[in-house]
Amino acid sequence: MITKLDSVLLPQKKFIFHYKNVRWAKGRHETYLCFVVKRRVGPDSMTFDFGHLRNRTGCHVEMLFLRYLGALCPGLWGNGIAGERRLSYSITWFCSWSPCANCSIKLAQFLSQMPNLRLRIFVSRLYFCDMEDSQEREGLRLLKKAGVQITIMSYKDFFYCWQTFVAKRQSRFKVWDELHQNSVRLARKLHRILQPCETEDLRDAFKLLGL
DNA sequence: ATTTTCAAT
Repeated sequence: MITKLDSVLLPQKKFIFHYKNVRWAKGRHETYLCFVVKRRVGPDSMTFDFGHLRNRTGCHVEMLFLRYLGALCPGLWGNGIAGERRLSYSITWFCSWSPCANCSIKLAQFLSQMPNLRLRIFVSRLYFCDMEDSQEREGLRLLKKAGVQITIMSYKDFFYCWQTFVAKRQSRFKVWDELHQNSVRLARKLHRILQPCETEDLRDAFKLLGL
């Protein structure tokens, strides 16, 4: 029974290695996405689903998540019985890397057609965001315009993930060197990236991209 | 001071 349960949970070492918010994340050639899906079924009732995904070759983990979305969120598209109203979902995910430019565009496009879906993204590290004019930076701004809340993971988020997604047995979450400093530094960086974001709206942004 | 990145071998 325990082994079966463990298979849906992340091994400790894997979680630590991939979610560590170190400055130079050498060898993190994989991306993990831990998710919580909440479905509002009535005024005060909810269902809850959680799990994690890893990218496959040729498929970034965000796109993989979209593939599973239909199974995770029945009724999201309102294609149930006729007249049935669309259900509302709220998704929070915790990703070891922030999305690449292409995934951000695809996500923003998708979400613009899904008003009944709220997405919050927490990321441990920023993916290719060093250059001032990087496409990844632009992508993050696009996501923000699409209503996605993007946040750098802090101690409480790592702790929550450890409690929720990791096969932790009895062991407590151990803070690594500079977790806090790195999180603060990345949060400042993300803040600067998202700053010049207020002016144009999503439709203009899509037009600019020829979509 | 400098280092990396949903690989490519």
